[in-house]
Amino acid sequence: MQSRLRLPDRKSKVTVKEVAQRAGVGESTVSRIMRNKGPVAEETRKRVMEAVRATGYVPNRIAGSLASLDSHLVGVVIPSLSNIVFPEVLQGIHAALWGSENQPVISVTEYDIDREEAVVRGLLSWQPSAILIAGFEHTEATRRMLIQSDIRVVEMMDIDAVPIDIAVGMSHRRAGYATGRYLVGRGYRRFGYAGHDWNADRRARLRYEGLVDALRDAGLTIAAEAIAEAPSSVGVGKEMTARLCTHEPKLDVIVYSNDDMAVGGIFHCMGAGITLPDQLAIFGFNGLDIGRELPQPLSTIRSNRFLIGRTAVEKAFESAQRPPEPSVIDTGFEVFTGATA
Amino acid sequence: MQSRLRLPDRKSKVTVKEVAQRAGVGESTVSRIMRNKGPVAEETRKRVMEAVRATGYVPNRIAGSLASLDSHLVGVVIPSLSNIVFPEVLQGIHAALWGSENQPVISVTEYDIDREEAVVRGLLSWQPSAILIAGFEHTEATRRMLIQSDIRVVEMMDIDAVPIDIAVGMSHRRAGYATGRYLVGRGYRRFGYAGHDWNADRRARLRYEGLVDALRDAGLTIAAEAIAEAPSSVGVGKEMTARLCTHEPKLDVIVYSNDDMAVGGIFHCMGAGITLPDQLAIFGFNGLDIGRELPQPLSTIRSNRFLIGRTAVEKAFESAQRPPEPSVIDTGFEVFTGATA
DNA sequence: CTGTTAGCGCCTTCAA
DNA sequence: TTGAAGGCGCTAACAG
Repeated sequence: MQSRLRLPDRKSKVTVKEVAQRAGVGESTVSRIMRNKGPVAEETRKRVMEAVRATGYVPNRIAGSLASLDSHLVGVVIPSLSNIVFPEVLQGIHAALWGSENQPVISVTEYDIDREEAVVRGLLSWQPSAILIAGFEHTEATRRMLIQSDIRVVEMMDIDAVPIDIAVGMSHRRAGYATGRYLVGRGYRRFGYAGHDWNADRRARLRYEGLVDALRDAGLTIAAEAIAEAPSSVGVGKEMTARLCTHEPKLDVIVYSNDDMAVGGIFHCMGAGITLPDQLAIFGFNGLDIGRELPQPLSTIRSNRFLIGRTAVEKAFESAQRPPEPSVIDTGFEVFTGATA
Repeated sequence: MQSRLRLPDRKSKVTVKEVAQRAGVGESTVSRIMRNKGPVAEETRKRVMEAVRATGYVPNRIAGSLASLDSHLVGVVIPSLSNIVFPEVLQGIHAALWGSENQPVISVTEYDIDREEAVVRGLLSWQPSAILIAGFEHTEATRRMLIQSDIRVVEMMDIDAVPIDIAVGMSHRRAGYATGRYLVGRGYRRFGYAGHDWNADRRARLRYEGLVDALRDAGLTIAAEAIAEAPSSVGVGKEMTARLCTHEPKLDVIVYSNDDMAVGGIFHCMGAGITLPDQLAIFGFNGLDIGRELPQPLSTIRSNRFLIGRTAVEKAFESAQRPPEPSVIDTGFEVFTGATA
């Protein structure tokens, strides 16, 4: 009776050894078969697969990853799951990863870069093959870890900065500028801006700056703004709109930090009997489904979240080695002319 | 020169051994310190932490998990990320897991039980401490794997069946029944139903059945129904509503398979100049934010997705051992009286 | 309080 | 086409 008492209370796990014995082959043969790798006689394969089924063997990937020094894991870091755009990015990631050996491991930061640091440290300890992370705003420690890890790192959503390794996204500054140009072109002159918490959302601020630039180039300014300290939501959009509607002289257009906010604006107008776009025009950002289905479709800018996720994966796996220079992929955007502006 | 060429192309990884040598201590001391476990002299800790910082050491959890036979991983299986209710469940899971040693690993099935089987197999190979999975509809193989795994398994969302181990959710059948009772009580008599693909969404069907029961108990039936083959969305809700609006005699209320669909119904009515709830009443399911912010708040049933996620985690970690009998936790629901029914 | 010693379950190498 | 052997990096047990 040796130190055999170390087994966990779990039902004694089935291991390769057991399968190998049952099938009367060596362990490495079982291993090869489970991974469809290396030459195996059809005869042997059958015998082994039978043993696998009989025992209910499930390979232990923890042991496998350790032995092969390859986890086939992809770390994904996003700020939130409640903002629908991030689940959409995840869908792109899932789609691109589906069928490959790799599996995403998702972590959420709640827009907190200290939390992000903890989360990245946690992910790196799983030895992922790549990290896909939203945005450019990280703590110094996070940046260091990411750089030192020497795995591929994709910073998603945004391309208005120099990435650690790869950036995949769109220029929010240019989107803001395009918004301004479009609206000026449509004849709007008295601009309002309804926004949400910028500290957490650098990209919203970039769009705002782009907008201001476009207006300046047209000899205009933003006449009134209402910026909430809360994260964006339909409710907050309603509130900010109500506030801006008291402004004199009356605004003729309000630009929103995103579609959720803009939908709130539309709901406010519906309730207050303000007709769109004659009495007031409304412009959002993102191109969410909900905006398209409104009685009057929301005018907005379409970003391509799914494509960002998919492209991030593709670029991350293009090569295991980081090139000497960082690269930037622009997934673009387009102005969508709805009925509200 | 031996077989030292086996190092991966990665920058030579820092391991415990290296840290231990630099700090002039044994490996297990470093290990203890990294895990804040066991007694350690403050003096030693400092010296080791310095070496950790100097080397940029990140412990390898793959190796750690293998050695300790504990992955601290929780597998989460959900059908989709585009339906906002699942991200909400995830938030509850994240919240409950935050601060614990455990980390969720999320997989998405796209409402496909064969895909679910593959996904569950993949998750189990990571030796998770528990599996949290949405719904009761699994392949036989999935059920077998889950049962044999001998870890805690929580089936979420639904409680209208006998779970493998634990169920956390609400009775969709009773919610459907409550909907019927409520609407009959409000005086509605000519019922329409607008639904989405049932094959993928068993819970929607349960609600429908509950509704039919309630109507039968009141001597009523559903006069007209429009059921799409597509997944639920605002757009599909609009379409189905348009279809039902041609029905003669006119319906006085439409029950929707969920809030997304119902919001589509509201948008249709807005566009068609149908006043709510006089000409037509509308009732949803879920209690999403968007419904509350509409000019006229949507009448609906509030389910508690966040609570489901949180409770699932709590129950899963109550004990590592499965009790002989499965257990069921009801997170409840409530009728929300908005302005549309 | 700390170091030594065996593995954890699998994969890779290498020889057969 | 197959098997044996030696780690992968860390932790648990135990002795000091």
